[in-house]
Amino acid sequence: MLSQKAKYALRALLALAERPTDQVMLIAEIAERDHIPKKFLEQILLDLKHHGLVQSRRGRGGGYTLLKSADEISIGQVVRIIDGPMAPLPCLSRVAYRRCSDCPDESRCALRKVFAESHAATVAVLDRTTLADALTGNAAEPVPKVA
Amino acid sequence: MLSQKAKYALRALLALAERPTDQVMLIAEIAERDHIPKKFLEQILLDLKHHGLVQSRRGRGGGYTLLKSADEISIGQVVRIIDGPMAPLPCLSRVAYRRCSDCPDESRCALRKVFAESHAATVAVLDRTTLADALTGNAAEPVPKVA
DNA sequence: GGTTTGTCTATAGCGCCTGTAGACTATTCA
DNA sequence: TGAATAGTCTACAGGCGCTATAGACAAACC
Repeated sequence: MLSQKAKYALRALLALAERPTDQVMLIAEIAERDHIPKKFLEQILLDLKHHGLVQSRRGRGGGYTLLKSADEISIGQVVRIIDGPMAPLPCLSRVAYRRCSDCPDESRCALRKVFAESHAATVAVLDRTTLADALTGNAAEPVPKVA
Repeated sequence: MLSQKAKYALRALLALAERPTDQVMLIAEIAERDHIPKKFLEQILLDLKHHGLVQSRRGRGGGYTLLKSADEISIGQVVRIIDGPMAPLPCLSRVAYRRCSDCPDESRCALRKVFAESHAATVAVLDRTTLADALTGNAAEPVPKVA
């Protein structure tokens, strides 16, 4: 299940993506528009900033804008930043790989094979769909089986 | 992320699926074989029994067996029993549908569309792959886009 | 009737998610 | 220069769910 935090992050980014790049949005403005607790949203945006997705300016006339364009930010990327790895099993994550403590032979693990398949299907969609796609309603199609 | 509990449940069911149907397995036996805390496994098997996937007998010579055959039990079914709905958003679950509290128009929600797509891809694999498939290493392929 | 084996309920420890608080810093403008 | 604006950063609290563990109980068998 997608966390509330990730949902907020995506909504906030979509809000920014709807604006011309040179036009800033206030935290308070996004919070009100999308019904997100303001202090919580602060943390989220800061996190997204630290990962290079948005930029900000302080003081009067300050606010947030996208740093990358809406078609360069994938949904999957955002989810991973906020919620961490999407893999259903730790042994299926590339960035946060961990062996399953009790799995004697990973290459023959029945569960691993099944979930690798389903995970690949999910990732195919989320990593190929961008904020821009989401706004126009064009979700990526699941990619056909690789091998 | 798949819960530890669901992992245990699947492993236990796979263990049972490897046995001839008339041959029972003790909780203790499964627990030891798959390194699952015994008391925890008791609860899990009981849960699976209440959902009609396994049956049990008490006393000497007792133990657990599958109630349905291994090709009639899908991975998705087990995950839902143990972990609840797999939908990434409450508004995408059929059995446990809930409106997103702050979503003004579900039919036009950009997030819903994207995650509906990815969720469909996941479900396609997990609901079509059975215990029997998992044992033989034949995971289902992601189903092509419906519409 | 004792042993084996599953059944059921309660509860504890712990970490994560969600959200709040408050002090601080940078920027602008008068 | 100083006040107002707006983001930055750290800490923490409440609550819930996950992962077990404990122990009393019930059924089946010998």
